[in-house]
Amino acid sequence: MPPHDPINVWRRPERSAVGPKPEHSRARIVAAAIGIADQEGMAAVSIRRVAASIGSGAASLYRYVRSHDELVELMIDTVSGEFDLTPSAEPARSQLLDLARQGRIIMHRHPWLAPLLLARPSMGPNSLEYLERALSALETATMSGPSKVQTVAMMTAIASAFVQNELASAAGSGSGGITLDAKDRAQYMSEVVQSTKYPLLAEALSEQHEPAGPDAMFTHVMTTYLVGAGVPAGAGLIQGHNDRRPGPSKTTNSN
Amino acid sequence: MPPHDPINVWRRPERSAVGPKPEHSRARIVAAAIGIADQEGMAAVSIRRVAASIGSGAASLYRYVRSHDELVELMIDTVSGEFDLTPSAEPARSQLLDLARQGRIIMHRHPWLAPLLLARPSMGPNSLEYLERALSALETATMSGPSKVQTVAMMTAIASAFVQNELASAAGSGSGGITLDAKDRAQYMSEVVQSTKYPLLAEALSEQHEPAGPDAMFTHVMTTYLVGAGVPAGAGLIQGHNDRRPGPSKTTNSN
DNA sequence: ACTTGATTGCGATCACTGTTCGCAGTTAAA
DNA sequence: TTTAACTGCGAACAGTGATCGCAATCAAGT
Repeated sequence: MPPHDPINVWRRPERSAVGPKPEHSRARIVAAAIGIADQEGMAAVSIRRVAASIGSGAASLYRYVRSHDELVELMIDTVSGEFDLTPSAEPARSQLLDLARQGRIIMHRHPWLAPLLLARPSMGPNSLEYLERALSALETATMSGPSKVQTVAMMTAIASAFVQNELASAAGSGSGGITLDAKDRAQYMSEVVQSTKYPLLAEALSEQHEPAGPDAMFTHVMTTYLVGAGVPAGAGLIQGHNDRRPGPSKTTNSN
Repeated sequence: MPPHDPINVWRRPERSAVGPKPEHSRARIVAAAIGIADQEGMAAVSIRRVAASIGSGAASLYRYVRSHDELVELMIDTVSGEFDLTPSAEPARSQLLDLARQGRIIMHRHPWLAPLLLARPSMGPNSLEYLERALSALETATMSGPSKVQTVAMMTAIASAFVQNELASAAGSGSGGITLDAKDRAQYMSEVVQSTKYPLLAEALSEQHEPAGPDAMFTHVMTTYLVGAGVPAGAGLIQGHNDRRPGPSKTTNSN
C-alpha cells in the first residue's frame, strides 16, 4: 500500500489506523486465491479472478497486496500453516520423517504447492515456524548449524520433487477429463521404450515396480536421505552404522 | 504445426517436404531464446521478443513451435545437451557425482534452468540420453529398475534445489545493480534472527559456516544422498559400511 | 509448362494479464 | 469542522500467448 517501499510483505502491517474500514482482508483474499488454485490450478489465479471471487474490483486487491507475486508468497505461507508442529520426544529421524509426511499430504491437498516450493525461498512466519520446529528435532544431531538448515531445505526439495512425480503420474489415471495430453505423454513414453535407443531405460522401466504403495516409497526415499545426512535414529547415536531398522521397506534395500 | 494434433514436440518433424524453404529453424529460435534467458532472465523470453531477436514476425514463430510452453521444453532439452556423457569405468558413485557436478555447472551457466528442471518432467532426447547414461553408471548397483530411475530423478532434484539456493544467495553479493530487493531480504533475515521468535534458527545461522567452498558443499550433499541411496562406491560392494572415502570433505561429516 | 496443394511469413486482432492513475467516498484524529 | 490518510474502483496502458486469413512460395503430378 504505501506506494514505493522495497519493504517485505511480512513486516508491512496489513492496514493502518485511519481511513475507512477495509471491506476485505489479506486472509480472505489469500483464502480465495488458494481456493481457486486448488480447483482450477495456479494459472487461474489472476488478480481479476480473485477479485471477482470475493466480489470486488480488480484494482482493489492492490490495497491489500502489492503484487501478484506477493499474493503467491502469502498463499505459500498460509498453506505452510497447515503443519502440526506440536513438539515430540521421538528420535530426530522420525520427527523429521513425520514433518516430511505432513508436507507430502499438504502438497497433495494443494497441488500447486509442490512446484512453487522449489522455485522460491519462502520465508514467511509459518515457514519460519516450520523451520524452527524441524531444527528443534535436530537439536540432538551432531551437525553444524548451517548444515541443519540445509538438511531441512533438502528435505523439502526431495519431498517436493517426489510429490511432483506423483502428481504427474496421477494425472494420467484420471477417468478421461481434462487430461488429454497425459495420454499422449504415456503414448510417447511407450514409444520411447519400444525404440532401441535407450535400452537401459527400457529395461529399468520394464522391471516390476516394488509393490509398495507410494506412501511407503516416500517414506523410504526420505529415510534414505536422512540416514545419509547423518540424522540420528535414536538416543545419542552418531551416524555410522546405519543399521536400517525402519519398518516400511520389505525387500532388504533399493533406491 | 498441423493445427490441432495433441502430438508431442519430439515426434513431430520440424518441417515437411513441400512449400517454401523456412527462413529459420527450431535450433536457431531455441538458441535465440536461450540467449535471451541467459542474459535477461526467463521472464524476458516472450514470443515477440524471441521473434524480434531473430528478425521475424511474432506469428511466424508458431510455424516452428506450437506454443510458448513447447519452446521452453525445447530450451531445456537443448541445454541438457551440454552434458559430457562419454562412458567411464569408475565406480557408480563417482560417475553419478560427476554427472551431478556437470549439472550444477550447466545450471550456473543458465540460471533459468534450475527452477524449470523441477517444475516439469522434461523427456526430450537429450534428457533421455542423460538418463540413459546415468543408468549405465548404475548398472552394477543392486537396485530395482524403477528405483534407479527414481534415484536419478532425486539427484536432479537435489542438484537443482542446491543451485537455486546458491543463485539466490549470490544475487545479494552483486555490486549494487538490479538487486534492490536482495538487500531488503538480507535486512529482513537479520531482523528475523534478531527477534526472539526463532531461537534455534538464530543459533543455527550464527554458527560458522564450514569454510568449505560451495563446490565442496555440493559434492558433500550429493555424496550424502548417494551413500544413503545405496549407490556403491567401488567394486561390487553393496552398501552397508559406508566408509567415507571421497576426498572433498575435510571435517569427518556433516551436511 | 502448368496446375495443384501444401507450407511459409506475417499484419491484424482477440482475449487476457499485471499494474498504475485519478477520483469519489469514508473515516479517525486534530 | 477541518484535515489527511485511507478505501474502493473504473478506466486505461503496456504486454502477453495465440489465432486467422491472406499473399507469396515452392515441389510434385499431370
